[in-house]
Amino acid sequence: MARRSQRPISDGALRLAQDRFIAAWGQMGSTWGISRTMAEIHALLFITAGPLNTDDVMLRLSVSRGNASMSLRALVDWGVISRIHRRGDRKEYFQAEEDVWTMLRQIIRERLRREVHPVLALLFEVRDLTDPAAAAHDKPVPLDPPAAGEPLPSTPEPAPLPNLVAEHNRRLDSLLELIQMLDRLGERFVGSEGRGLKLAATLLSKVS
Amino acid sequence: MARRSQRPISDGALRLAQDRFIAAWGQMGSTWGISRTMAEIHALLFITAGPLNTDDVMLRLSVSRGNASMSLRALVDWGVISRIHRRGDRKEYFQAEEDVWTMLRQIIRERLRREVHPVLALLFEVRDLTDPAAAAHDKPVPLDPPAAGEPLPSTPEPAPLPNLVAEHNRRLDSLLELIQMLDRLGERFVGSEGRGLKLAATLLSKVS
DNA sequence: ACGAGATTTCAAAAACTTCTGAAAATAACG
DNA sequence: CGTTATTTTCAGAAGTTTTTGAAATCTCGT
Repeated sequence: MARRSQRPISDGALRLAQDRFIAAWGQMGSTWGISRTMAEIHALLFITAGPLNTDDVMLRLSVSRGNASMSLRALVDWGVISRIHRRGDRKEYFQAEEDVWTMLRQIIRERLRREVHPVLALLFEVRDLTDPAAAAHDKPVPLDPPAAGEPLPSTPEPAPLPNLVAEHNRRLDSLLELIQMLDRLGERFVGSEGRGLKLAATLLSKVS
Repeated sequence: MARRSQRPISDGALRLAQDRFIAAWGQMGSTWGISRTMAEIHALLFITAGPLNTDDVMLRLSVSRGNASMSLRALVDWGVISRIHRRGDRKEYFQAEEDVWTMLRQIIRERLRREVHPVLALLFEVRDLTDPAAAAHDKPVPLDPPAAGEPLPSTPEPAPLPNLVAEHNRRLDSLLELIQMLDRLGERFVGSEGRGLKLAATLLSKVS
């Protein structure tokens, strides 16, 4: 009846550790905008040594075939797991990238591509809407409006529009610059083959 | 009747630019795990010069009072906007942090605190479950378990489990180290008063 | 201490996301 | 080819998050 408590670290303990890890990773995933199941599958593949097939995943995590199939495909698209074919076996197997630096680089690469770049493009468009320089039609707007002593308004939009547009542009530009900076930083990290990231770590320790 | 097309960049254009900005920021927010409305309110406050009150926000973004109230409070909790009291006015006004570096620092600080640290704690717990050194109870486990010939199940685990636990620990440790590294990086960035981030930007340009 | 105005709370509704399961498509083998 | 194993797709179900609005609570000024 009783479980053998003799074995150093029992299979049960390993199983438990895996399950807890999977749960933790799944939770983290969901707070960062990734579906829980997808993160859990990734966790399972990462923490497990051998490659697993769709049925293994379904069984282990109790998810439907459809869900497993779509999540696995999405993970492949993100480049954090890969398909493996075994001869004499019609099933497909999956295996996680096991180098965590490569994994991180891949995640950053994809987030830049899918999320940051589109937003940057939008923000540039927005910038153009009020860009004085681009005001080819209408009339070119002087960057600096005349005298700058402003009577502080009462409620929200108080003054007779002293220079709302200039203020808008200033704020937008500062945000654009920040995001572009982060983008360049990311691209650099992502670009440099292999070493790139460890380099960042090194830098980190340097900046006392 | 017709709108004056003479003014350089019309109020309408400003309004449009604001709306587009708000939409873009709202979208970005939702892909990063922040509710759309919350991100939109932040965008509105950021892009608008003066402080706004709850009714301004409700009106401008067409959201309910309850939603506006909760989202504003959440933004205050995140430390990216602040409450403003005006004498002789019973309403509360809100204003966004306008320095984007400070804003970024604040966001990183909170994400570390709310999301990274809890996961790190969980991962450490998981690590302990299979830590040979920590096996005080039971029996100290030799890093390499004796002869471990186990009848292999059917599919996934092919080899005779030479050292599943050691492999598990290796993977878990590499992930833990990565996350801790990022955590330290974040803390450092967040900690250094003001300059911290620009410094990072400088570093960035240095790393050719 | 009252009352008017402002804010917060929270249960229920709406909107959105994820998951399922069976049917359709695909690929492998003989 | 036809048969069979496997994967993909997708409409609807289930689950989760977000939003609403009205009631409760709070805050001041008098």
